[in-house]
Amino acid sequence: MKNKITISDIAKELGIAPATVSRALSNHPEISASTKKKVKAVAERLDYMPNKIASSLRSGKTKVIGVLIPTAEHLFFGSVIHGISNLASQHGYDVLIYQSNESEAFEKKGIDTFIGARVDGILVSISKNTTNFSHFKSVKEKNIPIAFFDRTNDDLEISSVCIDDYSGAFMATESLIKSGYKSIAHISGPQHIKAFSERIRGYKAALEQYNILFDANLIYSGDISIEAGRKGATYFLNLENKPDAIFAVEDFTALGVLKELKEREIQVPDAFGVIGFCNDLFGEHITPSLSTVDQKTVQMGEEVFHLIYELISKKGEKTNHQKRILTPTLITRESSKKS
Amino acid sequence: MKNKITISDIAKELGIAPATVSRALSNHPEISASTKKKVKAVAERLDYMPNKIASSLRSGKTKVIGVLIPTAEHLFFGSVIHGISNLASQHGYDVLIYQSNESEAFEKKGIDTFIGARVDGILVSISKNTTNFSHFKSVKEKNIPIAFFDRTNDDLEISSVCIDDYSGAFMATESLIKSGYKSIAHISGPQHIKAFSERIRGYKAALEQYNILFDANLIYSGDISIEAGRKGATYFLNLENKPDAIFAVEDFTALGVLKELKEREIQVPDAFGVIGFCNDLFGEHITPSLSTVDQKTVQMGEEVFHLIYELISKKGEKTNHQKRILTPTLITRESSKKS
DNA sequence: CTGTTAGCGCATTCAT
DNA sequence: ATGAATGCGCTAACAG
Repeated sequence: MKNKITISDIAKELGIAPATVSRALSNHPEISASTKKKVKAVAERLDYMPNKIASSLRSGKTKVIGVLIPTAEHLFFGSVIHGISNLASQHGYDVLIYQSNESEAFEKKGIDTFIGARVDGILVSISKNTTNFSHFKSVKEKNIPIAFFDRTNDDLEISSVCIDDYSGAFMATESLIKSGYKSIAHISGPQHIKAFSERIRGYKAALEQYNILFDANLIYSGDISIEAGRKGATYFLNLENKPDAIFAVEDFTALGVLKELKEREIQVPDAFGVIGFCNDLFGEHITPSLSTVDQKTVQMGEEVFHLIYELISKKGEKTNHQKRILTPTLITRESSKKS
Repeated sequence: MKNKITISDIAKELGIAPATVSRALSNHPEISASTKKKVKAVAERLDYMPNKIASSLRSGKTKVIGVLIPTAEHLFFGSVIHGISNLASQHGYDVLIYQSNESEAFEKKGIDTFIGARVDGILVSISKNTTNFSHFKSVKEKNIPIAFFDRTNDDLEISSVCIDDYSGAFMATESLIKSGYKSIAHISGPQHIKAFSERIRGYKAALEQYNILFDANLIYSGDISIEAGRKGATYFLNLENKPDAIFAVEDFTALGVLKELKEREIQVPDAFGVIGFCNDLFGEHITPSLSTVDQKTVQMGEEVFHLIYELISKKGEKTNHQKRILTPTLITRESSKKS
């Protein structure tokens, strides 16, 4: 049978007012220790479960944050949610999940769901295919706290957490240079995604810092797929001036590179260096193991929860949006260790 | 500014009763088409967003299901959630996520959170360390629909979806036999987890079916870690009667086996066969690629949503609990393909 | 320190 | 076909 014990049941049982029970339960300072004790005892005995719905309706706060992700089927987002969710629990917040499946229409639906559920705050990693951002603007206009993580948009003036792709790419490229590779190529991703254009920037900056002339032939435009890696590697190896190392925009791309090199019996890392980006799980276990750049997923989740938590607390006050940028970590494994 | 439009705002605007607006909005059959049209037009114009909290409080239904997982930081659970969440959206349900982090105490907290939130149903994958199951019993007693997935418990008489570990293990072992390996060993996981004991059962059954004598020396008790795989392999290779193939309880265990074999320069698959269980992402990309058994994660999520959906619909009626068992799929890759 | 009163926004009886 | 009244369970303002 469903638990139907309410605050007034407890009140009747003790011959006091429901309001007193409410206050006792929430440790209101003006309630005597003795009544608190009595109330809590009865609550315990009757197995009272506070009705959060009623409380939310009355107080206007749900203690729920909505998290909108492209898909739960990527470990990346799972890790971020791990970070968000653990911190949320600690602070008494529940986490509502919605997947956009990379569709703008579903993304809008997700936002509507969150608004309908009257969540206290919204966390979003923008869908790849979103081109119209009005749904985010309207969240902002409704004065609902919102923050982006990983997939952000600078035009909207919404707070965000992401990693420093520029410096990650810089580190990756630099590590290749320092390992002794002489000519470093880059397989890039779709440039309308900021993370990827930043990685090209970082790549170029590292070359410049070490006085290596940038060569446009050493950039191959691909995407984050194994196939792009294979094609990129093939392209570079047919060049007159072949590079001897590749910084790939993403681990799967790097994986494609490794596969292609293996088929051509080019020795990694001695004859050719490879580094990826993402620190996907498999990189540690392939042969040769893949050097890469770690994206601090769990920390990103924690950071973005802190952000929304602040936004919720300071609601009403005018605050400028802020960008938090996490510094990625270089992970050097076999694929870039020239002996 | 926050959206404060309510049904009475719409009612005033049109000079009708709030109740009529409520009915019009929910397409009540006794409302004239013309009023419905007018009401919806005004709702649209004012950007009315129904308050789900108020609706829930009134109706006693939240259209939320709580999903309790050990951790979001494993792709396995992410995939299941993917399946659950997509179907939930389709059916108008929201998904609340809680992580137990494999702790019984957090698991209890999660259940309390869900009860407090008055979710319409609860989906759980039990924590590894849970030994006392009273919190699940009390959910059942409160008549809140609940179902387990993957990590289930048969004693509680709660509906569940999991895969057929027995037949998965059978298939894995059988494929090794059919590939021509003569002596097949098994690295097992903690036996108090049913999935793992079932896998031993499937292993033994396959041996029996092919008239291979079971040898207790060919079972190594480990866990699902790379280290267990290495230790298991080491143990087997020191045996007088060495096996020539290993069925590992999990992909990471199998990975450990592969690493150990590689160090000892034992050729896989020609001199030694290996198969895992789980179909983790990395298996496809290591060398040699890992044969394994796929667990149908997304389908599991969909299936368990269907289960809870039924349970919610038939609430009140007495129904027996049911177990749905998904058939896993054998994935044959290089590590078990003897030429 | 505690009780009284009121109402959050909606859905549902019972009228008409 | 629509309106009026009621209350889901809780919290907050105001009394006292």
